[in-house]
Amino acid sequence: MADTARPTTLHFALLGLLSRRALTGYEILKRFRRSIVFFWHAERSRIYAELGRLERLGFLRSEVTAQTSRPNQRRYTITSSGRAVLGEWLAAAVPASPMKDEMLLRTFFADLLPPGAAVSSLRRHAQEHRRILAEFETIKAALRTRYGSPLQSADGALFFGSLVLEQGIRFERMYAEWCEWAAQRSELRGAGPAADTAGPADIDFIMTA
Amino acid sequence: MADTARPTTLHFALLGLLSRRALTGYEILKRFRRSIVFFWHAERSRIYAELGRLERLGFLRSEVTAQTSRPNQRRYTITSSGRAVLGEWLAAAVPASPMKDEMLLRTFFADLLPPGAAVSSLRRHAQEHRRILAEFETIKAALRTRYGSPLQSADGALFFGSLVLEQGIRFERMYAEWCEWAAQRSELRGAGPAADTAGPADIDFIMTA
DNA sequence: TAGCTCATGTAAGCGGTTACATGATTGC
DNA sequence: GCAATCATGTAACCGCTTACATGAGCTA
Repeated sequence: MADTARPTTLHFALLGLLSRRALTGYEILKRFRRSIVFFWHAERSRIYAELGRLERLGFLRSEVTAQTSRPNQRRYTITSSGRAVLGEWLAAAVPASPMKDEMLLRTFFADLLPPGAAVSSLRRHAQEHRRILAEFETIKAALRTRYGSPLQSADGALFFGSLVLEQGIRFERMYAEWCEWAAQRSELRGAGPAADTAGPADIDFIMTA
Repeated sequence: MADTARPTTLHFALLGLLSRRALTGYEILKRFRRSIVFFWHAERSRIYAELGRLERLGFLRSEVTAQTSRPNQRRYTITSSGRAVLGEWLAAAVPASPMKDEMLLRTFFADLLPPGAAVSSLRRHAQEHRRILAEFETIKAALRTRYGSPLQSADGALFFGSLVLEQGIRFERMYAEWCEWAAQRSELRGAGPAADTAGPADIDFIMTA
């Protein structure tokens, strides 16, 4: 029998949005893509599927509005047991999420590339992170214009949303700066005396104490 | 027919390790856990499974050494077509990896908790990131002691490994500082005039321009 | 006329986690 | 005696991506 399992993290993202107001799948999708997707990625098909599952689990109820010229609308409402599991999850301790960063993996093995290639790859990546950083800064400014100082706001969604946005800004800034720094170091290294062609020393690089 | 598919990112992690020297599954596992796992997480069972697949794809060869008191050892060697795909992957452009950070999701919905709970959750998390930061700093010091200044090293694995380690250090420092900052802000907010009990304003928080 | 918005779903296939399975040797 | 190390695999299940399926109304 499916749907007796514990809820997943995506479930809490959906329950969280629905704890603020009843929404259709499509509305959830739009809100998700404008905020949550930046720190918890999920695809459309998964969101629709999990909304269905949450209803079967009793954490959501839905009602359908018939429409003629487009598919019927299904609007979801959180149930009291939905609020309960959401509250439990929020109160629990979080372990740090496991990392998956392909750029770092490439950099780790960049010695297999010609020296210049690592430099330009790092510079390209720096630019991408500066682009995202600029986007986030624009949003921050827009929020300030629209709502005043978010950190003084009585609205919890605005306050905590701004905290998370600030993390995004710090992350992108850190990442872009690291890329630039790493590119410079790689450049200096390439420009130095011709690389020791003594072959790889096979140092077993470790990152644990 | 399986195993005609394009290689995955984990494949390149394994091919990368094997490009330096032939290794058994168990040796790969150990090296993986001491370095790569910090930026590309994978489980043991997956590593064994993908080694088998890489051999069926023709990117690895293996030979078995019979042993009596323990399971036979299988040692993998990278093939020339393995080196070829690894090189192609290294040279290609990387999109930024999609984010999955549960702590940020919780913080985003922290308005559903009593005010003090968000603060202590952020403080706990700050501590965990400071702990990891300290670990990384220890490794950095150990590498310096053992091999001298890694950024002047002729060994590519040591040089680029150190670049990646530095990213880890900057990431953990940034994260810990953000947690502290966010905790302080939340504390100040909680200590202010009694929260507006006007109910949620339902601001549709956005992070796109 | 081309593309965006509205609006929901399903299916196939693979990636990833967790648990099952086995068992001798070495060091505290 | 107990735990860690060595050493490999398999199986069940579920999450996640990608593609399939449909189609009207609006606006540049």
